[in-house]
Amino acid sequence: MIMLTSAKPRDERPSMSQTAPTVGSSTYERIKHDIIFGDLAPGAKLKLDGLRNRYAASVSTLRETLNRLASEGFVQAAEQRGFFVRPVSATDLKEIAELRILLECSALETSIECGDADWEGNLVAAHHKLHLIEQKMLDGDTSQKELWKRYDWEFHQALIQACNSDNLLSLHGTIFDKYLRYQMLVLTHRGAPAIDEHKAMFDAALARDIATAKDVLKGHIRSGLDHTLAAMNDLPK
Amino acid sequence: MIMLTSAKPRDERPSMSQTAPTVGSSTYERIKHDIIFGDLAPGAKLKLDGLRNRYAASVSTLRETLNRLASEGFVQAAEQRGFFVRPVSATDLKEIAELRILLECSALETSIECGDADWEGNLVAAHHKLHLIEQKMLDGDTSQKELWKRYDWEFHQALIQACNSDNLLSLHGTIFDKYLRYQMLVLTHRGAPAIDEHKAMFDAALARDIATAKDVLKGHIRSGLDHTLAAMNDLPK
DNA sequence: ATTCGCAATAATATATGATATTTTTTATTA
DNA sequence: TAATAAAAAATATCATATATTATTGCGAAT
Repeated sequence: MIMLTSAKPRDERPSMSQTAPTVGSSTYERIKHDIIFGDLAPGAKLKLDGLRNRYAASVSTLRETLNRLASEGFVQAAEQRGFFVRPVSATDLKEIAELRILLECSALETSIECGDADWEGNLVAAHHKLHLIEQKMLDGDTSQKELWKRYDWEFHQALIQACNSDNLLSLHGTIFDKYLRYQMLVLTHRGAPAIDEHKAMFDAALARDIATAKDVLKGHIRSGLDHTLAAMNDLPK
Repeated sequence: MIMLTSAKPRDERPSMSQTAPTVGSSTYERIKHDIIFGDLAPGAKLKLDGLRNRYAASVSTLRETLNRLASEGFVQAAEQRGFFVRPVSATDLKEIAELRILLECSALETSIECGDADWEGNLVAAHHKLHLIEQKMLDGDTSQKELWKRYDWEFHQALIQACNSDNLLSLHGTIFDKYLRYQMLVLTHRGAPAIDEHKAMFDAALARDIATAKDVLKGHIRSGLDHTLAAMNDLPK
């Protein structure tokens, strides 16, 4: 499984091992992934017994996981009535998009102000990888949607990495994942315009042009929002 | 126990009954309260067995609670090594304060734009109650710190209530609670200036003067931050 | 002597299956 | 059809078993 948003390790020490050490953290990653990528449909009832089979974990362990996801807002918990995948709605998507603008623009500003050589290096690398895969998508190779979205995430992450606020980065990560779920729901690529916007943001950031970078980012998210909203209307059901 | 920040019910239906129905939600409220009000010291190890006695709940239930609180950032979870009360630091406080400014100012703007008669009514009531208790505090009656902070919360909450974004309100609620923990840690009242700022915000909001309201709010939080930072330096340890 | 490494042991966290409550569904009756 | 009662399903909680981490004590090497 390719987990998209680099799962922030629960403790500080960055483990070398790839495998999730505990059943709990493993099921957490898997369920979160399945919600974001639509394998668990919005609004679906999350019956503990069903999950027990699907994820091979005990009820208690699953409840820990679902409580975590409920706190983050990927799951809806109803006292005495169980857990549900967080439903989707146009209103919710709009709120998420506006929040992403608020958080990401703020982080971008500080990050451009404070970014050092390391930051620039990471940014160059991230944009390069994103650009490569975006070209493939343009050519019609749609086989690697998850990898594409991973590079998209890594690029936006690289932009704001130097913002000097772990609290802000953490909040932004969660919001980004929620926004991502909507994008995965409609499964369409915006194509050339989005590519150009990424390039424009990249250039503005390296040129330390905060105003331009923020403007482009804002437009980038708003256009993505409109695109996703339109696609949502065409959705089955 | 007076729980400060009106605990958002896990499901939609607003229950009439005051008592928390499940062991889980009750321990959640209690542990969160104890962290915010410093009864559980920053950095303290949260041993499952110890908590079992203190809160009269089973290990599984406690782990659910701690996982929730870890997601919200009040508890630090270290894989295979247990749970700790989230430590405090000047850096963290500064980040929290800046985030509160970002979120609350944004919500305030929309709220002032969209607020209707209901919103005004709630606001007037909230400010009145806050003002009453602030006067008592000025006179030296320091016996009702929790109630004071509750009214402070309710006032700020009333200001942004009409922002039309549940996602934003939810994020703000968590950040506010984190900010509150630092205030409770130093346990000092800023006095007259804070009272005046509350009044100024109140007036600006009713006059629909967005720019002024945001400016005052920003200053209000920044002054509170400085005040708390200064007091933190004088802390024992 | 002191430090270092390495067992053995104790303490703690993780995970599970079993039980008690509550909600939902089905069946029955007015 | 509506209301109610019994049965089934699902959740919430617990006590216990397993796995991991932390501690202690001992002996060898510096």
